[in-house]
Amino acid sequence: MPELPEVETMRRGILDAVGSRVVDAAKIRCSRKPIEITPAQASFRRRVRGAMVAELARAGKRVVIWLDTDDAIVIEPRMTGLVLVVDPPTSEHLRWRLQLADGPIDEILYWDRRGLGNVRLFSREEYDSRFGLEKIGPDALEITADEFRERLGGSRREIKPALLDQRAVAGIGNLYASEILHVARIHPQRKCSAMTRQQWQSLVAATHSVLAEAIRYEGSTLGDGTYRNALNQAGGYQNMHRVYNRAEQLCPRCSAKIKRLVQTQRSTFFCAKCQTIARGPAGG
DNA sequence: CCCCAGTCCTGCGGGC
DNA sequence: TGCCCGCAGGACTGGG
Repeated sequence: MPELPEVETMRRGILDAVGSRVVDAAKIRCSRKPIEITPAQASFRRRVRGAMVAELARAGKRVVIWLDTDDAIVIEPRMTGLVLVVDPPTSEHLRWRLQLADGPIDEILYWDRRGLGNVRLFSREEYDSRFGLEKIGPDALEITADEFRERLGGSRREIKPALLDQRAVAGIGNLYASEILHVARIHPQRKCSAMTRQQWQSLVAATHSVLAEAIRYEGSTLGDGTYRNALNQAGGYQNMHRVYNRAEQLCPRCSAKIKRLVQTQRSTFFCAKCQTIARGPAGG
């Protein structure tokens, strides 16, 4: 479930600890079925050893460690991956570690219970071809209303599944899609092509405010407790959720009952009273 | 081209 | 009590 706010929290969590540091080694450490780590250990280690960490970035839901060799270590946590600078929740799901030569922390750890995530090393050229604007859309924190409309306005899809399309906009996942649409007062089944300019404006404003607020709270840690920040601490935004996982509870804005529906095999939560299909944003 | 169902994986909780 | 099944949803693949 790590989405933009959780991945951004991971990035910030290792930022101070890492700084400009020399990489000592990259090691696979896995007692279970190995996750995807490319290239293989020997080659990976040869390419990163002795390199300096130049920049810590984020590409949608991926943490990117740029080295001064122009290689990028890209960590993709998918469902249950964590980037840590302290002891992980369990030792058996520790998948990979990046050892650093000096400074306050020894290593950056990658832990992943389900093992759907991956750690890959790319040259700048490979990185650009995979994560350039052609492949993943503008970052959700930066996208404008015009960009939203240009990329999705011609689509016959419903807006909620469209928000999950990383080629249209990067960083939104299933949880924040429901939260964003509730704040924007847009029904999740509204067709993209039927959205008004005012609704694209509401959508971009809600996208920015929800994600920025979630980053301030260091992301959402759900009931399974899986998501943690780099210090293995829970986030706080789950206490601020308006609709996600709150079916049958009351809408915090209008007190109607929150509903759940399934779109493209994913749960969606919304308030049918203040998120309308046929009309523009209520009260707007 | 556009879009969706199926796939990977583990742990948890419901039903019997 | 134990087992089985469904569900959670990241990104990718195959195919209609």
